[in-house]
Amino acid sequence: MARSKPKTPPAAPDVDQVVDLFKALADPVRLRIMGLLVEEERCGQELAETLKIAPGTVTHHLQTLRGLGLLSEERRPPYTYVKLDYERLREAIIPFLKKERVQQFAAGPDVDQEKRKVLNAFFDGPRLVSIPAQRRKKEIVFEEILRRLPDQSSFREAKLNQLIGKIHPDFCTIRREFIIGRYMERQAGVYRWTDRGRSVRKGARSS
Amino acid sequence: MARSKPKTPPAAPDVDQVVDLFKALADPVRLRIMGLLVEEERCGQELAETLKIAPGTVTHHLQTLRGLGLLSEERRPPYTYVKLDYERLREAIIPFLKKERVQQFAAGPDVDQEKRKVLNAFFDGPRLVSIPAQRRKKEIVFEEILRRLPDQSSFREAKLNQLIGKIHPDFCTIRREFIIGRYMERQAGVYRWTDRGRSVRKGARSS
DNA sequence: CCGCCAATTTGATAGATATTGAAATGATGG
DNA sequence: CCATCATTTCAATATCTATCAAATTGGCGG
Repeated sequence: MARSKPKTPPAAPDVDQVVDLFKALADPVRLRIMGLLVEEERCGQELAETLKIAPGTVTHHLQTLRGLGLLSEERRPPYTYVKLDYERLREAIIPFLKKERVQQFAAGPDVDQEKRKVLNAFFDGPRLVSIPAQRRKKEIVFEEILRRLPDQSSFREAKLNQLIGKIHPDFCTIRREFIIGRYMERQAGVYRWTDRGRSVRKGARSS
Repeated sequence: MARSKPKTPPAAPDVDQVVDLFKALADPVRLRIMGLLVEEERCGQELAETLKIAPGTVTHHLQTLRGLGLLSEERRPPYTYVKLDYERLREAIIPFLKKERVQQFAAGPDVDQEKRKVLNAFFDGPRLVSIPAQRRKKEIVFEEILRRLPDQSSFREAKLNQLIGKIHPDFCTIRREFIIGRYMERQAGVYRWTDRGRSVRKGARSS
C-alpha cells in the first residue's frame, strides 16, 4: 500500500472533456474533414460534395468540432466558410506527451468539482430534472437524493415513495437504485440504511 | 476474436488505424486504467476493485489496449500484471503535431499504392506543388485532381477556375488539360464530363 | 415581398460498444 | 484429483452516435 502517494491532489483533469476530444478524433469522416480544413477554408456544401455525404451530416460533424473550439468560421454570403484551428488542436494534444498528464486520470475526476457540475446539470432546486444515464453521474445524483431524505433509520415503502416523489416522479426507479446501489436494504416492506448508506449520508466518502 | 476488421468497407488506408487509436483513448474508464498503469504494473483484479467495475469489463478494456500494442504484460502467478507501454502511446500521438499528418486524411480512400508515390511527390495535402512533366505522371495527377472535384455534371468556367485554383494557381493550364485529355468537354462556356471523365471519377469508388 | 439556396434541425434507423452477471477456462497448490 | 481463485468468454441489455431524408430556418437578391 505504500504505493505512490499522490504528492498533491493533482489539479484533476476533467476526464469527460478529454474523452470528448478523443471522441471527436475517433471518426474517419471527421478526420477527413479536418484534413480538408487544415490549410483551406471551405464551405459546408463543398465538404458535402467532396465527401459525398448529406448536408446534415456535415453540419453534425462541424458542430462536434465547433463544440471543442477547433474551428474558425467566417460568414461570407452565400456561404459560411470554416477552417480548422490547428493550433487549438495541437494545444489539446500536446499535454499527453507527458506521463504526468496521463497519470492524473488514475485519480478519477475531481470529485468536488465534478459533483457540483453534475448536480447543477440534473437538479433544478429541490427537484431532479432527469435521471442521468452515465453510471458515475447517476451515483452522484442518487447520493445527493439520499442525503436529502429525513434523518430516520427506517421508512415504510409508501412513505419512502412519497418522499422521493417530491424530488422526481419516477420514485420506483430511484427506490430500486437505492437497493441496487446497496444504500438501503429492504426487510418486510421496511427500508433501512446499510452501512454504506449511512456513511454516505454522513458525508463520508465511500471507498 | 476481438479486434480486427470492421465490416464497413470504406475509408482510407491508415485512417482506420488512427480511428482505432483515438477510439481507445475516448473512454473514461480506459483513460483511468491507463493512468493507473502508466507508472505501476497492476493485475486485473486490482483494477476492477479500484475502479469498482466487473472483472469482465476490465478484460474488455485491456483487450482493446492490447490490440493496439499499448500494453506490456507479465504472468506471475496467481496474477497477470499489466503495464502501459507509454512509449508506444507517445509515438502514436506525436505525428499529429504536424499539420501534414492531418492533411493526409483529406485524401480519399481511393489511392492505390502505386499511384500514391507519385501523388505524394507532387501533392502537398490539398495542393498540387508542381505539374509533372512526364506524360504518365501527369495523367495520374490530373486524374486525381478531377476526382477531387465536386460531384456535379457541369461547371461554369468561373466556378471551375475557382475549384481548380484551390489546388494549383495555374488553373488555366489544368483546365485546358482536362479538355485535351478528353476528361471534359466545353459547350457554351459550360464544362461537362465526357464518358472517360465520368468513368475515371467512378473508378475512385473502391475498397 | 417572394423565391432561392445554404445551413440547420428533426425524426428515424442501424451499427457499435460498454457494461454486467453468470458460466467457462486455466493454472496453482494441497 | 480436487478446490480455489484470477481471468476470460458469453449472452443480454442499454446507450450512443453517424447517417440520411425531409422539413425548417434565415439571409440575400430580385
